Amino acid sequence: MAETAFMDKLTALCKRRGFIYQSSEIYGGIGGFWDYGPLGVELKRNIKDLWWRDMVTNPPNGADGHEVEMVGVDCSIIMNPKVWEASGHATGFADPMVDCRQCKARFRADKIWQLLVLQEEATEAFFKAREFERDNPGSKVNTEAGLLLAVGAEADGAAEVMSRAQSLIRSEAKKRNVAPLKRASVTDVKRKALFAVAESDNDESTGYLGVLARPVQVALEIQVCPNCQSVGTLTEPRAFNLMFQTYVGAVQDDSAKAYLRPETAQGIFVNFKNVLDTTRVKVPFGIAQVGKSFRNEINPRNYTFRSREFEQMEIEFFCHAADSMKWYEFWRKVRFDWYVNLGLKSEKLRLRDQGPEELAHYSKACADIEYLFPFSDEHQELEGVAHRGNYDLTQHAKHSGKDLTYFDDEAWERDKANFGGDKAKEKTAKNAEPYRFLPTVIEPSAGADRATLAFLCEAYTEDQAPDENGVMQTRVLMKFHPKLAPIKVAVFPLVKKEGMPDIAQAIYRDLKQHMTAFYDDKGAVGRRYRRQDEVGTPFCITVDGDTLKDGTVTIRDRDTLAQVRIHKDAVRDWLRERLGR
RNA sequence: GCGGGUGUAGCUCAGUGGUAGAGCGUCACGUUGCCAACGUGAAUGUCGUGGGUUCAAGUCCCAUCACCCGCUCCA
Repeated sequence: MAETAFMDKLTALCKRRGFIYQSSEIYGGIGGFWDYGPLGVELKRNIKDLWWRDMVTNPPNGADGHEVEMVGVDCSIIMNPKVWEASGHATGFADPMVDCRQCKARFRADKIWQLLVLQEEATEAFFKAREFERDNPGSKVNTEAGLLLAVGAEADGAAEVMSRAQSLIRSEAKKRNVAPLKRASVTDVKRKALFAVAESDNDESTGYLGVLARPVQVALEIQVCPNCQSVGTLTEPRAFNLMFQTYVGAVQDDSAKAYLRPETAQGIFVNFKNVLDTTRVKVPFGIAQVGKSFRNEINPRNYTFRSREFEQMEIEFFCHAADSMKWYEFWRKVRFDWYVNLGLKSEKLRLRDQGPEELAHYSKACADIEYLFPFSDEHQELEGVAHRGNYDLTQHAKHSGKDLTYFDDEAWERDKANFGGDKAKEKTAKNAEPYRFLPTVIEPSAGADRATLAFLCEAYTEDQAPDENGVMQTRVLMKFHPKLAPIKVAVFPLVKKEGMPDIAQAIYRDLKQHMTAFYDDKGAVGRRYRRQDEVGTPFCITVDGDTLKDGTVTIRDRDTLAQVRIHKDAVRDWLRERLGR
């Protein structure tokens, strides 16, 4: 793919200029973890800071035309493990899962075995094997011979099931135009399957995963979806939890097990009541959080795009169900525009509404903000804006036993006269909609590292610029939006004499109090410009002979190479105007 | 997770079983008069890691780790 060369050049630049390093590099690295270098940390922090400023400190006016009320939290990464039971992360994905590509059904891999066409027979054989063990004390049915012996008695019934499975597989394979199964006969498969079941039951040394792995493997070899009966459409099982496990306290037993959070959102939900009780916010309002999350990705890849440790920028926006679609539309647009305004070109950036089949059962709508990265032919998710209903608060209310409902004082004060002073009626009405309710949540959840990578990809540019002889040369530059640029301004003396360095340094010392600034007096000025181009510094200020006479300096634009000349005392305001601060 | 590929200086890469290399970059000094390739000089490597074969391994073999590509996957 031609774009591989692009990523190679970008990753080389990121390393060379200190944007991104591989984690633990001198020890050979570690898969799925990355470090930000001196320039990378500035870039990423600019992204996070701007997000916070634009979404929390000073968000745009809301769907109702009023100012949007936003507050922040910063929650611990390790939480009570019950949080993950409530959220579904611990239970839903602790088991190996298998998906059908055809009908999108998902099965627990250990259950799929029971659902398959050979179900009855296998179960039967399994119990036969158990009986055999019981009737023959001291023996273990953990050999193929022993199992076949156990199955032997049921040979007649087995033949029927087998031929049914065989013909089903053949016809499905033909219908879907997929390659027929490679094995000689289903008998073989069946034998292996039965063996695997017995073995997994007897062998505890392989543990939970080992026990499941074999029957699952066999089930996959048979390749019939229990739901839609398609052949060859099942994925391999994802046979482990994506949660990072750890232990709290020095004793590492099961009671001390805990997890590094796989998302920052749950910290917000868990603190929903705290924020309500302590900050005078009123629905609708949002809680924001920026922080690290951890997922044991099966296959981290594509540079920093899918890392095992990553940073999220999440908002949970709480509103009344009746207004929720308005707010959903609001955030969907606000978040998309945010990327555009910071320089992601709209032809590579896409706002994609998820189809009904993609939505979680509790979700009314979800839109992904996706970017066409150079390493992929398809758009990849930067951020998801999800309408989550009141699922999360419901779950936490249920699991914690705490009341997480919201009471709308204003609406009640407005309406309570309608109940004519009937205390019983009032009491009933107060504790129901629309006065007391579990807020609906709109969740814009962005990946800080993914955004950083997208801005890096977008910024990388090669163009032609003249050298000192007027010959065009390839120039590499990072066209960061000035607000994102790691270094805002570089200050140079044109040459290192006649007092130019002193003036330049004075300018530099003034500027660095207000923005990231860089001073350089080494080598030809053209070379210094190019060095700044490569790290995306939008403006370079040069002190020259005229400065000595009239106090003016040149400001050179990274993208156009154009220069303007202004008085050195006006430089700071000139820059701040263009940096939006 | 499977298959294929790569791993040598900060970056890009040469390197036939026999002394560790180039270009760019970096640093120092000189030069400098607005867009990288002027001069002189300098630093830089357990050749990804660990074993093995060999008199001798960057080179051959095995294992392992990381990255890239394809499939797979991505709440």
